[in-house]
Amino acid sequence: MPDLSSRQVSQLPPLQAIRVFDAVARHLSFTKAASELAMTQAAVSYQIKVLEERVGAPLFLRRPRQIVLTEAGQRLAPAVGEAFAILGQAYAAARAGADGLLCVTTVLTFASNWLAHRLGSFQIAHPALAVRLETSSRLTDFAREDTDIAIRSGGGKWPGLEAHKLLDADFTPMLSPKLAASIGGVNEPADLLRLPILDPGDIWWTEWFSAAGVHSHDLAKRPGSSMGAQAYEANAAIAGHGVAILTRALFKAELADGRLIQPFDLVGDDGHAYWLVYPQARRNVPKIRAFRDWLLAEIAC
Amino acid sequence: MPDLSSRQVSQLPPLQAIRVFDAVARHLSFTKAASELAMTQAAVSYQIKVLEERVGAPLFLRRPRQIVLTEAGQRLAPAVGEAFAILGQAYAAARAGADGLLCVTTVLTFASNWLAHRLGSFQIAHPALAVRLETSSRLTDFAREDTDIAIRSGGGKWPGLEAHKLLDADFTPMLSPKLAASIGGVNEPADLLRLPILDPGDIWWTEWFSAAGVHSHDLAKRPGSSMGAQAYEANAAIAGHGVAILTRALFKAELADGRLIQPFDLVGDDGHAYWLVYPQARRNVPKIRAFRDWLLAEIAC
DNA sequence: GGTCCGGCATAAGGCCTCCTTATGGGTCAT
DNA sequence: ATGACCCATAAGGAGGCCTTATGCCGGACC
Repeated sequence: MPDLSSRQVSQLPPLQAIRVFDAVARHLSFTKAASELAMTQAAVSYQIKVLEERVGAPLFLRRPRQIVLTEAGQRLAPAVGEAFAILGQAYAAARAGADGLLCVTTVLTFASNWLAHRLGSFQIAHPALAVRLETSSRLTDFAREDTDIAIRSGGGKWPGLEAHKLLDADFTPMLSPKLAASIGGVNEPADLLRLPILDPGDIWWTEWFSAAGVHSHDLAKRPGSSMGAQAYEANAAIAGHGVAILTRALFKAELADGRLIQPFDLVGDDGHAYWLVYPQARRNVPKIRAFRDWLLAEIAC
Repeated sequence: MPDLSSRQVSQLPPLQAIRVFDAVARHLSFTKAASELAMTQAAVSYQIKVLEERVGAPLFLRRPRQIVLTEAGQRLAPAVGEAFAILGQAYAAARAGADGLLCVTTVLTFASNWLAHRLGSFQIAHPALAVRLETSSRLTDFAREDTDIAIRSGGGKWPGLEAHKLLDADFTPMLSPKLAASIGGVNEPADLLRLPILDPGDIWWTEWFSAAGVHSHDLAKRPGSSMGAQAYEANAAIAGHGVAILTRALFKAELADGRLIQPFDLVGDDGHAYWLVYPQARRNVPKIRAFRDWLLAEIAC
């Protein structure tokens, strides 16, 4: 078993010299190698000299019309060629592979209520790109997780990250028509308090009731569970289990087909929004660019 | 069939960065890799950053206690490891191979009359060194021929070459005792002219006869062939075909056992000698050093 | 046989890569 | 809560490496 922990790398000669040697060995010409490597013949001559000194033996015989490999050169050339072939292939594969898989980490609600429906059109537009969608409630740290793009809610300012606003995280109560009918319709904000409030501890409720001019001191005392994601609360609301406070943009479909109703025009907005974010340094990576452009265009529709 | 004449080498990232990546991937630690590569942790960090920018994707995830490879890194690491393994092996082999084979080009006479007898003791002293002995009458050009060391005769001054004098190329007539007896013994230089002269055109004859005070104008007119090497002429002389003018040091054995006799003490010397030569730049190459030291020691005996 | 041409070697000089030192931030363990 | 470990970053400097310019050598072509 080879000792992987301490390869004798330090004994390798300058790698640039080896790269030059590879080109010269293939062309059997300093001048042609120089042109392939886009440098001068003098530089090639210099590098070969350096390598020959490190190897301790001439690698080429300088004949009038052309050069030929010495025995030492013949031993070295094939292996060097193979090593560079592997290297080039691996590098290309790494680039291509990195280009071919896009990892998106997103908050659950956005994924299920917005992205899921539309992702198909992105796949069609970019058939070479595979998308791995991951949901996480934590703020993704690009230095610690293998993620290209994240969608998160917040204020839009994160150091080192580029952020594009997708939609405002406004909020307004929603419920099923059936539940509303059960108390003869919801006509004014205070009516809501007669119904079960889903996640009553949510700060959004406090803000909305306060904006509506309704006292809601007792909200905090109510039993209830924070499900931590609008998607869950929305499902509960659709099932008629209570009133949820939700972002309109994410439930357009449910509002349109009547599974949910929005009883009041009053909409709260604490300045938060959903953002598309990625490391500033990677703003020009093709796959990131492609996803960003597509998503912003879709949002604009 | 791959296009060997123009590999896309230019697209490879800086090779130094790849070498660093290899070390980091094996250790999964910037600090440990730095210590293996004998550089600072900051330098490793820098090189990885460079490589990540070139690949277009992070290669490592920076976790609190350790780092781990990203998907892109996992794709790249094994191939890079393999490439460096090949490279290191080939380089070592080239060095070892170059160290293990010593190519000596020598004038024929020295090889057959001096070196051949003694080479065995060199092999015994250096069992790891294979010797390839080549004979050539031309002056070997180290830039054009795959030769480590040459033995040649001359004045001892060649630009760029280190030269050690082995023995003086003196010259004196020699012949078989039988041939001498055939004319009743060779008592004075002029007696030689009554015998066939091997290679009468040789300048050495002219010089020796002139030093001996004997006219030899007719020598040039004599038929005879220049065999071009003392070894051949010596064989002819031993066979009794004529008188040869030879270098004493090369025929000690023949003189000792009576196959040849040296009728006169008079020895010519035109300042030429046999020299051991090799490129100055390679004077410290182990195998060259070994051969030089051995040969000079043998000569001194 | 003289001159041109192709190809490699060498010298001098400058840029730019890459490494070092120094410092900071973040996490885990004591 | 503090120390230890590890990686990131900034600033600065040395040297590797490339370029331009020139020389040398051998072959080819009149």
